[in-house]
Amino acid sequence: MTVYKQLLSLPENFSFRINLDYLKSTEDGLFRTDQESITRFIVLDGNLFFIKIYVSNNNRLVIETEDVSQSYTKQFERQIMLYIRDWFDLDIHLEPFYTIAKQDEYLKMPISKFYGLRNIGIPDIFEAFVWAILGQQINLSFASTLKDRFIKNYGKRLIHNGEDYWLFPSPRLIASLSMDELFKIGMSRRKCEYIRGIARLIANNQISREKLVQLSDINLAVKQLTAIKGIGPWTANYVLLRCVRYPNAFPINDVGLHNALKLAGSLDRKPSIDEIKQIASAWEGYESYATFFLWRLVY
DNA sequence: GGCCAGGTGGCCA
DNA sequence: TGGCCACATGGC
Repeated sequence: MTVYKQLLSLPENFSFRINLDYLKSTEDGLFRTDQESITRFIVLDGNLFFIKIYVSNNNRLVIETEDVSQSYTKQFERQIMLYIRDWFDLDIHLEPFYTIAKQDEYLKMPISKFYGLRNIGIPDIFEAFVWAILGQQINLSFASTLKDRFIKNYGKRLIHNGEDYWLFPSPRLIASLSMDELFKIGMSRRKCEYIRGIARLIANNQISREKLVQLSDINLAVKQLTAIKGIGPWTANYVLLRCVRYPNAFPINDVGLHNALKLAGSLDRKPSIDEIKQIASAWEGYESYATFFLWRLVY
C-alpha cells in the first residue's frame, strides 16, 4: 500500500513527549500510542486513511498516511494536515498564556510540570458530546469504561497490522437505536436519552461544529447548547473547550478543576465558585488552557 | 454501608 | 432564584 509522508513544523513551546504522554493516558480504542508514535484511522468523505504521527530529529511532526481506500489526492492531503493541526491545536499562539501563567499562583506549577502541552482536542463533535455526557456525575474510570463499551458495541472495528482500531459510532446509527439497546451498556436511562437526542440533532445538521465556530460568541454558544436536554453549562463548556476550541470556554463547575486548584494552590479545601471566579479573572481569554493544564495535574 | 465521582432536569416553595 | 432529589455504577 502506498504511504505518503508529510512534515509539519512545530511551535517553540510544543513538546511532543508531553503530548504523547497525555494521549497515552487517554487511549480509548480510537487511536494507539507506543513509545514514539500515535496511530489511528481517519475517515474523510467516506474514504479511509491510516495515519502514523511521530517527531523527526529536527523537531518536526511527521505524518505518514496509508491510502487504505486508494483515494489519496492533494485535497485529502490538505484535509489530513488540517485534521492534525486541529487535533494537536498547533495554530494557537500560547506565549501570552505562558506569560500570564508564569506569574499565576495556580498555574505556575502545572505549566512547569507540563510545559509544551497542548489541548489535544476531540475533532468529532459527536464524540465530544458523548464523552462529556458519559462523564457527567460519575468518576472518570467508570466514564472510560462506558466509552469503551459504547465504541465497541456500536462502532466499527478495523484491523491494522494485527491490531484493533475502532471508528467512533455515527450519530445516524445511534439516533436509530432503541432505549434498551443503549441502556444495556450500563449508563443511566437519562444519559441514553441525552445521547440519542444529540445524535439526532447532529445527524440532522441542526448542531454542527462549523455553526458553533461561526457564532464566535461563547455566551451565545452556551445559550444555544444549554437549550438542549442533557446539555448543562458544564457539558456546553466542555465541548466548546475540547472540540470547538473557544479559548475562553470554562467549565467552572468541574470537580476535577476544583481538585486541581486545591492541589495547585495548596489549599486545605476546594475553592468555592466565587473564589474560582476571582482566581480565573487573571486568565481572561485563556480559561480553556488554564483548565486543561490544571486537569493534567489530577488526571 | 455511605459517600463521592469531569452534572442535569424536575419538582417545589 | 434556590434547595433537594434521583440517576447507574465503581472505588474507597
